[in-house]
Amino acid sequence: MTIPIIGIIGPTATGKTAVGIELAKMIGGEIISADSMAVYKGMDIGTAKPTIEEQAEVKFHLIDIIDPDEEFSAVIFRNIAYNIIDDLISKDKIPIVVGGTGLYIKALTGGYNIPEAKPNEKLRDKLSSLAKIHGNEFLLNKLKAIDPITANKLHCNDINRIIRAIEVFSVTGKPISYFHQTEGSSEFPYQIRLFGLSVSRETLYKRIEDRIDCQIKDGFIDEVKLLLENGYNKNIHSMKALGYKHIASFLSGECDFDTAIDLFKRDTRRFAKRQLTWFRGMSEIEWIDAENYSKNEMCEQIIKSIKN
RNA sequence: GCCGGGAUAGCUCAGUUGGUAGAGCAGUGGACUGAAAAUCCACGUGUCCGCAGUUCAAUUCUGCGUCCCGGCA
Repeated sequence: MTIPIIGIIGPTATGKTAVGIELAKMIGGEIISADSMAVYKGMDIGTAKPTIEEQAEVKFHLIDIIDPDEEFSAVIFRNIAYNIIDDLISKDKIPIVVGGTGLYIKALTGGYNIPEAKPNEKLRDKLSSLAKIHGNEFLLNKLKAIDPITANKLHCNDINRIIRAIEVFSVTGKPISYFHQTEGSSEFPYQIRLFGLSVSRETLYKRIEDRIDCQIKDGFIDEVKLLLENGYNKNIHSMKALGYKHIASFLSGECDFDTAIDLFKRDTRRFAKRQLTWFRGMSEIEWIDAENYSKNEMCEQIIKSIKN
């Protein structure tokens, strides 16, 4: 019997990493992190990365691969992940994808046909200043002229997507909707089974708050301080991550400590809610009760399920 | 104990010259195709403290009660 690739997903603070490690040890796997923030070096406590000890137990891929000011994207993630999966399978190891970044999971498995149009900063700056001068509707109308299908789906304030759609057209000469329509042409070549860790909303929010309190105790503030000292200011994308931006505004005196922590917790709750929205739309996910079962029991459930 | 002020959404409060009510925050739902822990959209929630009176009609006016916050003792 061939064991499929396993995915462990779910909102933040549900224990995905712990289950992933346990499962990897039980079935002889290695972990591929699908987490847009764990890729950055030096961002450890705030991203709840596996500890050094945990990384010694099981091999983790796609964490600590770039500096906080380097470019990264869903496509880069997918390309690297593909290579690692191929490599693991050739070595008879089971790839276990663990992470909460819905777009990355979907980019990997969902047959997205993402256009090969690299970001063009100059064009982006030009378009966004155009929007500032003439208004967002102006930009949306510009898109309507070249790609009415996409323009009709987007709200005029959804400026990032409007700009991206115009960018794709200007680079490839084809509307972005053309690529969306041909979705599925790059089908994921392996079988993957996705397991979602599920916890009641109340418990989820409690766990988020507890985890943040622990992160502060574990020295998260010093971690942010060090990043700032190393020149990674809060304008770069990675520093807009949850916690990092909040602690950075506390350190710069923009708000007091309690406010920073309250906003950190609130924004993390909102993030977890958005993750839930994303995963609800993925009907292939098999949900596991992560509130009443131990990580061992969950692993047994996963193993039992993939054998059927 | 006395004198004021209050009691309205989960929280902070506004309001109704009497016709059962609305902001902010919290919360909820959705979107997402090379920034995604980012970004964008949409939406509620009510014994208006209790009881009685006046009135066609009381959350609104009157009386009593309860609780809270000031001040004086």
